[in-house]
Amino acid sequence: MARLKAFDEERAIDRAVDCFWSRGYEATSVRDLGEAMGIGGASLYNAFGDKRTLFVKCLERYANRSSRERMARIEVKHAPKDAIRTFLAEIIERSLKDPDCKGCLLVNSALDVAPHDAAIGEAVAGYLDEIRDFFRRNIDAARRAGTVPKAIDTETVSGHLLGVLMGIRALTRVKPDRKLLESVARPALALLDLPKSKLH
Amino acid sequence: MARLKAFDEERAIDRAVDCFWSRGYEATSVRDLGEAMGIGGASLYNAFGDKRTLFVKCLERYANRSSRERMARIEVKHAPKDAIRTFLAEIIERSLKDPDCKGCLLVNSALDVAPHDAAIGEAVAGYLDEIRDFFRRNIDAARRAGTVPKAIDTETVSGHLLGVLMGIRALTRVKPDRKLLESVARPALALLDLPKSKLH
DNA sequence: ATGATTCTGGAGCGTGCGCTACAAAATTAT
DNA sequence: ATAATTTTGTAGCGCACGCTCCAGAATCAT
Repeated sequence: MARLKAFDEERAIDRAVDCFWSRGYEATSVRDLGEAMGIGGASLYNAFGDKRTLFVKCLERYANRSSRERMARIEVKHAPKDAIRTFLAEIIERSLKDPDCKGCLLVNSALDVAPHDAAIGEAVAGYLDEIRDFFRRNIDAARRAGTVPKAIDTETVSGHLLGVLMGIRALTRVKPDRKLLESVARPALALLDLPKSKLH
Repeated sequence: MARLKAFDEERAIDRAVDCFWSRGYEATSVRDLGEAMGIGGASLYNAFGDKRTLFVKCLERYANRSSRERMARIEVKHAPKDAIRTFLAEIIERSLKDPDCKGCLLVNSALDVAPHDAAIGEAVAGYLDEIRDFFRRNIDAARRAGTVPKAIDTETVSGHLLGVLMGIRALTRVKPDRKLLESVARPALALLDLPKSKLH
């Protein structure tokens, strides 16, 4: 019927994710995107709509390939309590490994673009809720398994862990120091080991 | 000798702070700044240099008027341990009170501009270090006063508190919910109450 | 081969950007 | 008053932005 696309849409989106991830939404130009994706402006608009629409697709792609993938992969391999440990440990490793200190696209977007765009804000909030649900699930499962103190309050600790995660991701961008990032995470994880606590 | 300035430099800087705070560095135009500051472009460049230079001055102004002011004010009114509690509580109140959910200019800058500008990155890192030092000072003083467990490791807990603070500020921008923000802070503060801990 | 349809590169639209040039206005020393 | 100096508003520089138009290239059904 018609001419075929000369590029792989998924690969192109991945390149776009890299752009938005390292430069932020505003600072990334459509020309930057085209160059990184290896396509011209016309093809970009034809295939993905305008810049904002492409960004929304990039957020979803990032959530699938990075956030959800990590949670699913860890959740099948580790017992609940260990899943939480492993999750935070992996975040720290990835944060330190990245020479560009890009942090997390969702967290970056939460600060940059979400407050100025209601729809994107709700999308980002939704992705963060998924992460908190990951914490909730594993805390509850660990409680049932008896590997964390029964006294732990799932809502409080899952919220705390989400905040700690955001803090680690944020600090990574200005102070990518292992000791610092681990000191942020350690007390949060130790919370799961306390045999008795009066806190919750 | 010469004509006098027709505006108050400090007030003008405060308006510029508001601009960068609510819109971010990139999204704030020099024309936006001029309008908010009530001066023309020529006066702006004459008095404050270029946009980046003005931003650096805004960071310093914000640190003095917001971050350092808060720490000093709290530190003289509260005992060490209570100072930490009050600090986090005030951050949460201010975060929720702001209808624009601007969060903290330093944290916002840490994610937006710091990674792309080494000098600004170091400045922001320095301001964050001051906050961690506030935590350090008060933890140590509380330890000497015996109001927190001696077993507490100052480096670990001060880093944790800084991370929690950043997490609260970041979450504020997408999910300004009191229960959530308080759940982030509560376990961190409870850490100071544990009579005995095996964590540190 | 032809026609229908879609993709592609390049040129370029209008707009807003950071920043500057310049002359008029305002101030003080003389 | 005059001269010297600084601030101010305006106008506009060159440039990059997001986005669109369009002619031609590529593909498939017939």
